[in-house]
Amino acid sequence: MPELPEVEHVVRALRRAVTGRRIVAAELKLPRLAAPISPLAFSRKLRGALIQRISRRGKYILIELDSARVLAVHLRMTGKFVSLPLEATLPKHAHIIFYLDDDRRLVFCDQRQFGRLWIVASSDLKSMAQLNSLAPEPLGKEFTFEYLRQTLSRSRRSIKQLLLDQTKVLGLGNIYAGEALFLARISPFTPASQLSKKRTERLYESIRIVLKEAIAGGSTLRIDLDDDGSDYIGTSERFWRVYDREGEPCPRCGARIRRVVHGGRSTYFCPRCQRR
DNA sequence: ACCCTCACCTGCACGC
DNA sequence: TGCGTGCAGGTGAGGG
Repeated sequence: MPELPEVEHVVRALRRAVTGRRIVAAELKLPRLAAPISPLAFSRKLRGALIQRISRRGKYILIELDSARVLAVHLRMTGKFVSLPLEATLPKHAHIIFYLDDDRRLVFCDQRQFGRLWIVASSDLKSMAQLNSLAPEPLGKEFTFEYLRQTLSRSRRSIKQLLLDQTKVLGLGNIYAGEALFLARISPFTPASQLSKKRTERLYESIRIVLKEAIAGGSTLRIDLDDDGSDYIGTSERFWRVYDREGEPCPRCGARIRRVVHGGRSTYFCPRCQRR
């Protein structure tokens, strides 16, 4: 599921679902997800805490508690939050359960078990290794054209691989990296340092457009309410221009979209529009 | 400092 | 039906 726009949707939905709630108890059923902290310490640190504020840094979700702690969550590939009434049966792959003071449970589900959680003292959040190495927020003031130009000029990797590096450009994953390159009419295989100023400008705009579009577009289908009152938080479907469209006509020129494996990931592109 | 490969997991779609 | 293969929107450890 999650690249930056999806994480943003999860954050907004979580805010509405659990801000102001108190965690009555927390149960870590799959210890690996919060390692090295033990299930006992996990529940001890969270029990009684009030959820004050929910934000995001890149693809990390930050749940600020009144206990001067932050619960940081990365969904990785398949992590999901579900909010459900006490009596509802747990969904599949329910690995962490937060019992809230409104008689609901917030459940962290994760089919592939790649998701990770950390409990950090608020004062240590900035020094948390995973967070402090991240590039600037792509929709924030610090992510300037000059920043992108400088960053690209220093890399010998392909532009596609660079876009996936969260310490260089933040928020894109395999889908949006491909979509941004399509929009900018840049071949994914171009060495980052060889992009012209003009192409870098197009890429800069495309990154922001693709992310903004996805954040705006998904917002209407954000929550699926199940019969039993379960909220699948942040779920949405979206339209891709090239992703998962191998063999289909390019929306711009009609040529067949191609798929190749590059850097170990599927890479979709239009061989006519996206030439080197 | 950089960049590559692999490992971490389950489940699904596909071909035989 | 079953089995083997490849693939899935992400990262991080370990090595060159």
